Amino acid sequence: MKKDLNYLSKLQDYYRDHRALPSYATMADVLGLASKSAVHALVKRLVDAGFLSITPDRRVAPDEKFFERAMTQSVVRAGAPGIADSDLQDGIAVDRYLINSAATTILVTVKGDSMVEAAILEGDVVVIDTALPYKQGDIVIAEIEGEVTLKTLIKEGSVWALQPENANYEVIRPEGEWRIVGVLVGLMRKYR
Amino acid sequence: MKKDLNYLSKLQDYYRDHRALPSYATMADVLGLASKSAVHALVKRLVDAGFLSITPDRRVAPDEKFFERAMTQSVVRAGAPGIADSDLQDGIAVDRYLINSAATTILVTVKGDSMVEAAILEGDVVVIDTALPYKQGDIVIAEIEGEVTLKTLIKEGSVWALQPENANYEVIRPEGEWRIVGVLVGLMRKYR
DNA sequence: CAATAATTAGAACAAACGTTCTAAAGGAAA
DNA sequence: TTTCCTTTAGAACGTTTGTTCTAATTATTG
Repeated sequence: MKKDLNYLSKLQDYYRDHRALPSYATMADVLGLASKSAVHALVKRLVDAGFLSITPDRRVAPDEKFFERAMTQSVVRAGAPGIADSDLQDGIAVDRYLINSAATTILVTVKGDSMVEAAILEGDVVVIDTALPYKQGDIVIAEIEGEVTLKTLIKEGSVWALQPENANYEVIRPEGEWRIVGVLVGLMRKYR
Repeated sequence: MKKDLNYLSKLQDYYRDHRALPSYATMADVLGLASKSAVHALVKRLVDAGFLSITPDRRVAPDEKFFERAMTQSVVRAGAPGIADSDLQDGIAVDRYLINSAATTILVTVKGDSMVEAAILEGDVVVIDTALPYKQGDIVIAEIEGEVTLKTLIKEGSVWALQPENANYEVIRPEGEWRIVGVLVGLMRKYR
């Protein structure tokens, strides 16, 4: 059963490469097993554990927990050879970590450096919830005369304004048509 | 060919429900076609168009354009009622965006503020690949005498050192046992 | 160590698979 | 309408599928 998680991650790699899970025969190949019956038993175990499911026409498909990743705590046992291995049971689904409601969530790529002091860089992908109520201090995506920007929402007296988090930029006080598209709820950045 | 996009969205619906694409026979069922040869031709068209692909063991899998709607670009049509609508029909796009190899990837929560100038904050979850070769300038997780830290890897002459990205901290020049756990490949942050 | 449980190997089988073919049906343009 | 081209139906095929069984192997436990 400890070995099953090893098999699982090979399946996850295959899935990452092909966006689909293979047949039992090529699973055996991929996993280094010599018989389909071993695969059959393994799949049953992984289905029971919630990692896989079977489609109506008996194909193997990923289930909820398939997309979870090991969330290692930043704590290590002294003298241990490696980072404390977490079980995958306590993993988190990356998708669910960042996204609450798929229907109202959009992803937007950040352009420019107007938010660097809030640790938001050019190229970052921000997760925006378009259905959440916003308040002073929230970072929001606003659409001003057809243009979209990411800024901190502030209130000057009784009027809303948009504040960049970069000393080189000025506060924006929209005069024409504008609206708030959504509120920043998450961020992701890729380094390679 | 206009009808093909109709078929495609039915396949997308099926995929959303089952996280896998069906066989030709049940595709015919789902799409309302009476013959597998019609499905065969359709799949070929969708493969040529970049929506689908075929796995090594001849299964139908989604290709790049299948998830096209998943990530919205930061472009808005002027006068449009909203940002180009995205379905985020499932989170796979997010997952794929950050993680290349499930087997060698771990997630670590950042503690402390030693990397703020690299736009990495306390509480951020960093995605670490433990199998990637590292080089000077990479941000890495290192384990020094049982403690784990995230720092930039630098070379002073011929010796490696670890540099915080915060002027208040000093460069770390490990003397005892230490090793590099993995290289930073991604980051995610949650605001709510 | 021995005893027990959990995995894996290997072979067999019917059902389902994807492919290919010819012919019919549908759509677009004149 | 007629012509041309694309899409679908239907049947046939060899191959591969997932399942099941028993026996061998490997882990686990006392």
